[in-house]
Amino acid sequence: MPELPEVETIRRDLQKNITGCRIESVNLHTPEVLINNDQIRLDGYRIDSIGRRGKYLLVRLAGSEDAGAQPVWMIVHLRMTGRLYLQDSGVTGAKHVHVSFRLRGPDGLTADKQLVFQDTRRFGRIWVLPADSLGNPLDLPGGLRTLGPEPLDENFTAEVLGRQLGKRPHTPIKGALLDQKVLAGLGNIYADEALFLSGITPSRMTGSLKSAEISRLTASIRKVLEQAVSCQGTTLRDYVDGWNRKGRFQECLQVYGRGGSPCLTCGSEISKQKLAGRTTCWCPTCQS
DNA sequence: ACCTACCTGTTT
DNA sequence: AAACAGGTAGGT
Repeated sequence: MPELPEVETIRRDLQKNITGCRIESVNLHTPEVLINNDQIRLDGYRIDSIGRRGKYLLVRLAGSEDAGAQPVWMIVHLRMTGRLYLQDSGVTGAKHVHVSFRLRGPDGLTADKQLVFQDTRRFGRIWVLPADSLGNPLDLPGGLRTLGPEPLDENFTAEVLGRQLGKRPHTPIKGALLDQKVLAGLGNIYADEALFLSGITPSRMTGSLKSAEISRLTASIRKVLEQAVSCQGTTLRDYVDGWNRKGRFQECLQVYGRGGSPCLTCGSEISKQKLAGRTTCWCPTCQS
């Protein structure tokens, strides 16, 4: 489900609304989704900040009043159908809720909100680890350790993308863009959309791209991700933001999910084919 | 650089 | 009944 724009939307909603809140209690319905090797108890921790790397949310928790409690990272990956949202603490009965956190406001008022982790397919995971582990690669979730550069970072340039793509010259560009070690945060939707914007056919071998094409691709990636963030992400079916609301970027998709329909630019029939193991859509006229 | 497994739900 | 879905880990 969520790719970079969806995770960033959730991050912003949560950062704004629960920074400074304390975790009053944790309700763990499905223990296997929560990887907590040190068995850290989260009750009493304060939510300090919420960051993001690629599709990972990084929630920093400050130690409770209890003497000796060290800061902790709670790292969330939503995979395909995961949701992380806030709602009134009285609400119950939703299916596939695996973890919920009752929160108490920073002013010490009554607990009235809960942070809910819901995931139909149960691929999503939450890792809990001591905060100093971010400097200790062995403790991190594997995918976070090897993550490529951030496409919305100001340091993300055509040179950076070119260097990263150079690691996978013998793969179709679609596959390279999906590889989180090459670039963090793109998934099937935004890889297809960025390739359309840049006029590059998804099956082009990465090593065959000219530097002008890599420059266009760099700009296209940034543009589509920024637009999608400004629309609060793409809701095809499951994705919701930090307040359980749908995004709007699905109304702006040019090629993803449009195989067999006319290109919105030139009218040609959008092609559809499996590439790098994923359904891929592109315009045979606008892209080469 | 591919393949399958992990899950549940929806569509064909 | 079978194919498919926004992702990734692990095996070959």
